Amino acid sequence: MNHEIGIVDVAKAAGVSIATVSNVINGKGRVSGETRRKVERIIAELGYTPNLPARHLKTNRSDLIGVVVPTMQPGRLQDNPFYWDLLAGVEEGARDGRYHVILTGIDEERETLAFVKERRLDGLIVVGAGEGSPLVPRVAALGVPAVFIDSYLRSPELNQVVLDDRSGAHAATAHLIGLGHRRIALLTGDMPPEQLPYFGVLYERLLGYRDALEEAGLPYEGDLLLRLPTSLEGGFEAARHVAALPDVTAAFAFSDVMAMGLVKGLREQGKRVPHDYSVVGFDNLFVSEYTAPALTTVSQDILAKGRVAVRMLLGQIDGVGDPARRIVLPAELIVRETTGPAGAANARNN
Amino acid sequence: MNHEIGIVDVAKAAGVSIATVSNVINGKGRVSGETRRKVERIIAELGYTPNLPARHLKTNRSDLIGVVVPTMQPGRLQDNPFYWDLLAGVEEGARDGRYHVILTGIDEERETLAFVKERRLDGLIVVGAGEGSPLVPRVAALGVPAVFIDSYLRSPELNQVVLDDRSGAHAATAHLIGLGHRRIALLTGDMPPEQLPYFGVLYERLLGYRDALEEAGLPYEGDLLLRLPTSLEGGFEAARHVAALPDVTAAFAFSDVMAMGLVKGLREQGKRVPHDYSVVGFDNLFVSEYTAPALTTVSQDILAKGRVAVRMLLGQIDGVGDPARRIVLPAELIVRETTGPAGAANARNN
DNA sequence: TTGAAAGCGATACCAC
DNA sequence: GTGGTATCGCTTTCAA
Repeated sequence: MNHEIGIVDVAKAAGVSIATVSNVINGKGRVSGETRRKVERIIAELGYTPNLPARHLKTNRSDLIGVVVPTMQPGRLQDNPFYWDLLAGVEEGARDGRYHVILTGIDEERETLAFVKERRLDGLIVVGAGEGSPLVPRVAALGVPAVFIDSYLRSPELNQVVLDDRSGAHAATAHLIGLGHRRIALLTGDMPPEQLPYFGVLYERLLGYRDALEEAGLPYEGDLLLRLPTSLEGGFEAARHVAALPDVTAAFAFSDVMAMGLVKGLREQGKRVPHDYSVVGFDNLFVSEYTAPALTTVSQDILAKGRVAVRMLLGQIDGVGDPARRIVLPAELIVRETTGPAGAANARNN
Repeated sequence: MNHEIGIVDVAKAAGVSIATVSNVINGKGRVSGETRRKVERIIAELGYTPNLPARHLKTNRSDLIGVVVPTMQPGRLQDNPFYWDLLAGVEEGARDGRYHVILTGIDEERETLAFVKERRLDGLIVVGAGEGSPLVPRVAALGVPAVFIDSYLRSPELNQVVLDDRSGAHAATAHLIGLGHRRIALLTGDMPPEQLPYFGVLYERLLGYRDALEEAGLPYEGDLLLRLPTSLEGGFEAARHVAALPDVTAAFAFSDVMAMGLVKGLREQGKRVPHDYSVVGFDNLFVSEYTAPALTTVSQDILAKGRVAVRMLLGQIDGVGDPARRIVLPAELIVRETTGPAGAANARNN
């Protein structure tokens, strides 16, 4: 029956009151150097570790931040290799701030987020909830510090971390145009086009694409938008459609997984990349450099996204009112091997 | 100053004692159906949510399970796309059991795991700590339910979930031998060979490789082991060495990332896959099917690994003493396009 | 600079 | 079946 040693045991052993021990632990109040040292020694000797639930009951905090990722099939965390890096960035930053990270996949529609209040979470990082998501008002209603990643929410009150998707897409498109491509298919994912505005990330990329077209005096043609799932399979499937589109010599996919599927699909159709078709992706997944041919893509530093988001969140928790409510991270075009001049292929495709 | 509504408020509103409310909430004690309904109604009306830290203080639990992933550089979660699926499986299972998942990257050497006691974690899932890891005794010393994933620890006391690595490697090697390959290079990662036994996963795979060799009456040659980092770059780098090894016509990499790097490196050397060299990977990453050529590899269901691990852990937490201390998941060889007959190339390589 | 004591919001024992 | 109350381990006034 050797009970866990608590603050009282430390106090007893040190011959001081528990209040003093508490002060030492928290570095608060006035404690003489001598008392402090003695208490610290006893703590080390006894191997005392604080009981956090008790502390949290008293302080009404939890030293916990939640990372919320919407699930696809109810119950299944979204299937995106991308998120691991994000999480790694968050976790790293949280740990530096003596916080821990709690990960939850939630059903965007149904979830009430009750656990946030129940567990007294100190803050929330919400990944990929668009403007239309019911999650957004619910999170706001909680009154808990929160940061949204990749959300493009209109409310200026909300803290957000996003990528400069528009510039990234612009660069990608301009690159293709510069190579002589005139009709560029777009793989946006399987969002209905009219809902695109609610998924800011995709919409911004669409805008970037249009920007570049416009700059070059090229028309924006709605029928170049291919609506297929954001997955390897979706991209693969898209190849058929791309090949059927007259005069199209290039495609821009809003994710690397789609781009990779597309390249594979195109090859399966007897088309060569980049000879017959140029392909650009988005994300710069760790594998994108190692596909054959290596994928030209728009790079984003996902780890940094996670780091920035926690930093922002912790700032808000500690009441350091950060005026910058929305942080935009840079996107960079990385030209590799899936893009080339439109020349040769053009002649044949026409 | 509208304070959070607590159990007392519910009790007051329902005209019962807090003890009764507590009983209703926890489904314990004897409560009449009528009282129960009334209390439940009041709870719903008031929107009462329990204060978990308080409950946890009292119960000395936390409804939290920790997932521990050793980091490479101290502070950085290991860089493996693989882990997201694992985590997704764990999270899903935990949620079903009303638990939450807390994720921590730790420095294997230094970390004391103090947070486990401090937060009163109910259980721990430790990923990839080998037999030699200081983590293992530390976790055992905590006296907290724990499950080790991919660890191959000798102690029969410890709960483990592993893949049938040996069979998987055997199948891969036998496949190559069946195709006529006689000298098969091995990309094990950058572990010193003498330490391999301490990293069970790799060691088991090595054993599987030897099994297959032996069955075929082929010699095991130590100089076919290439020691390079488990990464795309490592695999790429390995290509030079593989190409320099006389009579080698195939390589087996202990991870898909290495295999992918290797294929790329080989091609860069002017070698064709599978014409000049056959390559087999391990893991069946989601991209492996979409590389060109598609990677022949040993497949494991990582999501299932996570699911199985939590199930095992929760069983242990709830005291349902599961007799199976070690669960072995099946591995399956998936033959795709990076492997082919040794014939033609053999002639030239000699 | 230190200590006594009042909670924080639950759970659970024991009496009724 | 129901209710009073001690208790969990800590933080935090307020006095000394």
